[in-house]
Amino acid sequence: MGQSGDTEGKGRAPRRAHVGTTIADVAQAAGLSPMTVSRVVNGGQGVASDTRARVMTAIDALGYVPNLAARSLAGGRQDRFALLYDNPSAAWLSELLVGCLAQATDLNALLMVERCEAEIAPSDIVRRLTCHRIDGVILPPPLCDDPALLTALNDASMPMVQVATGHPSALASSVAIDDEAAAYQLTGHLIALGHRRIGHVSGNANQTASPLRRVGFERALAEAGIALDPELVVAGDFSWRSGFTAAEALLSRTDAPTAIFAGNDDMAAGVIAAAHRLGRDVPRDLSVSGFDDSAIATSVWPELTTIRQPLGAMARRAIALLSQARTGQADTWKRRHECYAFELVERGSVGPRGNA
Amino acid sequence: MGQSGDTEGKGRAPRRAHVGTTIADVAQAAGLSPMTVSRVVNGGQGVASDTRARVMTAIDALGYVPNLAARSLAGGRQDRFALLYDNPSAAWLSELLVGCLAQATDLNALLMVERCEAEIAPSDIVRRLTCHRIDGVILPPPLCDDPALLTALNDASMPMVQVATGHPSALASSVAIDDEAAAYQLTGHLIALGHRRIGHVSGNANQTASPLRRVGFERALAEAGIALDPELVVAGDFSWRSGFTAAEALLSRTDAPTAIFAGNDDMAAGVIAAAHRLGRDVPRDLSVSGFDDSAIATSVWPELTTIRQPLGAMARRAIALLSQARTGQADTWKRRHECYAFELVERGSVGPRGNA
DNA sequence: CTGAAAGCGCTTACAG
DNA sequence: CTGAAAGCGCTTACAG
Repeated sequence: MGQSGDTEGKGRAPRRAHVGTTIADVAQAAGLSPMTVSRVVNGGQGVASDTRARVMTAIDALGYVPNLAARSLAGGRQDRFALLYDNPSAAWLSELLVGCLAQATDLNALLMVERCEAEIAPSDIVRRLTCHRIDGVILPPPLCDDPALLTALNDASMPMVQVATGHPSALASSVAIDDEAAAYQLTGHLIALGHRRIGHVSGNANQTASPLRRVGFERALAEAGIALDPELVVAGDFSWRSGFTAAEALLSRTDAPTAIFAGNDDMAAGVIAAAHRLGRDVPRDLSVSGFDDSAIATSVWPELTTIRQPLGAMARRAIALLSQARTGQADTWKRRHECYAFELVERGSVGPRGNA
Repeated sequence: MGQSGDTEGKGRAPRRAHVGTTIADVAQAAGLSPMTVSRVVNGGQGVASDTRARVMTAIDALGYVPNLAARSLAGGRQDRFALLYDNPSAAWLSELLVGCLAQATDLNALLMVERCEAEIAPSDIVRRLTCHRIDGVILPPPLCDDPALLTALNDASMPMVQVATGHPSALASSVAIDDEAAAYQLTGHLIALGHRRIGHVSGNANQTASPLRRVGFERALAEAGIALDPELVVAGDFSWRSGFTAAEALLSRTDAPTAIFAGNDDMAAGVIAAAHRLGRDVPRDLSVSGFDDSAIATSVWPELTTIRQPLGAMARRAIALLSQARTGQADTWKRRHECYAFELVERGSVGPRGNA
């Protein structure tokens, strides 16, 4: 054997052509060890500032970007989260999706999105998640309000975050707004504009936010000394159609309401459509308010006065909470329940009561 | 040094507790090498059938699931794709997103979703993608129809797939339907129902599908011997509002159309809303058709007669094409242009012409 | 504050 | 048809 390592023995082809800059390249360029580069890249605690500067210069010069697969493998973790959904409003879902995806990308986590119809047994859902090695689950309505599902998931030690639930569970973390307070404020707004006969189209009973919004509505009425007419509260299911149907019934009454608070924007759009069909002007003859500030709120005419909830931020936070849960002990992850600020957004669909 | 390897020298703590079953566990359980297990897991070509069976048994018994990070690292690739979007209909976007995400998950690829407003310079977009080591891009309208963006991306050797474009580019692959033919068939359907004065609300001019749909509309008219009244063609922009406004104008004419073909479902919903507001019954006084069969088509009342395009399948295919592009040589990936079948979906918004 | 060594769990490139 | 070896690009657990 000579001294030259290049020619020693029966060499085999190198694994593959080198593509992309690695941490070793940066280390060499900076005259440091890969370990030090790794430290700088991962926060840089306990690194001399001039060392850090040298590393940063090399990173910029070489255009280094860490290989996430290697990082996951070496770090011993790659989170895989699942977003389960069942037939929410498309606009609502896309906002949720984009937010979750953005955070998942930042955290180098995989996000799997699965439709979960109500007919599927919780045990089957758990099985599927386990199969895919899912480390945590995002649960939007109505799934977040399904006790059987929550229990099954908890029994499988699956961290979960309820998004926009009206009833935070002890088994999960949650991000939500105060639906009751928001509905209260919105209804108060209608009352302040002179409305006394106010209708409400409630949401689907399978979501806990629905009764909360109705309760906020009723509390505002009660505090203003307005007797609740139960005939003016109609059960909807969050669909455009149910808002349309409910409004047709409400507006056909001799003592029709001068304002209608719909439990979400889709139903509010349906209410406006029904009003127009019956020849009523919005907001002159009828004020209509929605809830959520989803895309449809600014699509229809007149645009909807509604409650804005920061869904994108809530979605990002939900993924972050899941990631934190993974960091702690299984079985003992810390549940957190976070409440976000909502905002009353005034647009054209609500106006002062006419002289009736 | 004794024979027992367990006690030799100054041991250091094992890297970390072993979590999850690895390929080595399966190999041991099956009495085979990891290599063989790997072969079975990855398609199983050239493995004796009883060997394969032994491996499968061990996999099932142990509940083995491959570590994707390790696979990516060893395999030398982890694809990172980006879905760029700019303000499409929320329903349309969520269907696209779910499809892309499902395929990305199956392929162990990362999907990054980024909003790209029209004001952003193509060079900045390219820079951002490069920064994130993106290997391919999904381009829905209107981005897929922006020549400057396509050129900039191509100059950066970025594989791209246009989704639902009306003008497949030589620089990209594409998945689409034949918009002209679909519009032609839809218009023919209206004509067959007795309509002669048919209006059209065209889509945003920044999307190539818009003029194609109008051309299909015009061809159907011409072939039926109906003279085109240019006054009956109004420019919209795919928004609900533009459909609403256009229909208000169209229906206020003394020679108002008996049917309106809107360039997408959002605009069709706006057209129906305007019709109702003006006291017209749909479809008795006015037939309305949409295009896309997005969620809004079955939300509004009456439900929309429209053209269904298989967006979920197209989205999955788009990701698959990107993945294939990565397999080939950079700079020479094979562009493919695939056309999907559409379907005319008949619902309640279209009916025979009344006796006018 | 910095670094040499081991190892994460897989696949590629061989050899037999 | 099957397997031993090397290596993917990082991070952890140490040592100094």
